[in-house]
Amino acid sequence: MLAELISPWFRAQARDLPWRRPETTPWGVLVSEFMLQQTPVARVEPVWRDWMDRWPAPSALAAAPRADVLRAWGKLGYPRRAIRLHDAAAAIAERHDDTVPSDVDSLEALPGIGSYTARAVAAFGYGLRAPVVDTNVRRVVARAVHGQGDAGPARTRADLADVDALLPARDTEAAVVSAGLMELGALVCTARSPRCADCPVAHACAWVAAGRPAYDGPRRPVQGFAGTDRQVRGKLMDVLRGAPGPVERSALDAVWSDAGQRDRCLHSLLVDGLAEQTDDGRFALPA
DNA sequence: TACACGTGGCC
DNA sequence: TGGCCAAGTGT
Repeated sequence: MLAELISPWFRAQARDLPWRRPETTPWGVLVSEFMLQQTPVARVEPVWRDWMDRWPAPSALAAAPRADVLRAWGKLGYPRRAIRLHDAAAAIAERHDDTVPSDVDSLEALPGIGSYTARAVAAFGYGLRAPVVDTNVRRVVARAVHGQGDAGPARTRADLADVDALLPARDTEAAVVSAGLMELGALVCTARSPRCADCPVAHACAWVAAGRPAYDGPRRPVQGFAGTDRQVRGKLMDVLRGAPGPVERSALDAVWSDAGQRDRCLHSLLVDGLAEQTDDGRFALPA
């Protein structure tokens, strides 16, 4: 029922995103999915175009120095994703003959690829039937199917089963519905102000039928940022990215006054492979 | 399971 | 203004 409503809506209303173009390879889809993890479409678009120009195949990215990869990642955030994408590219080049795998199990075995990204690559990169569960899909299902105002905590197995039950049998059509569920959550069935008047599913929506009751379940704890290690790491990485080569310790000391926290964060960047200390004691992005 | 992990825009 | 939110993953 939902699928028959979402499919034509998506074909008519889908945004013309570059990674949805027919000429986009599965590799391009994979790169887009890495970048889109927790990051809005508008900020991903220019970076994705740059990456695809520079590194059109996994082997091309794998051959690039880490520092180049981290600089190209820029300010997308969560730079460990860039490391994992770099490592995934190397694994694909070496173990999969430079071809992105199409099966979910092989994809999930790659660094940085979990349940969502594996299925997104199978569905959007290869047109296969794979239940894709992200925050948008969880919200759409919570409302349309369960009549809840919001999704609440993840129920991984049940979420997968819910979406699987919505997908048509045929691969191509199922992939369109998967994309449509996400698009509906992104454009219409949004978190704060759902536009039910424009929703192709409204007349079949359990939440609308129930009078759009407010969500009463547990709220997701809000992630603080100011003053956290995350903020400090970000500032340190910004210095390393912006410098053409190694920087003195003093340049890093300048970004945060709390020396203990600063040192802890710098050390964690070294451990994560996001930074290196040179022989002369300075710091830089990894070679 | 809960928490760490960047960044910036929006209402 | 500032909390909330954005195509998650790894531990």
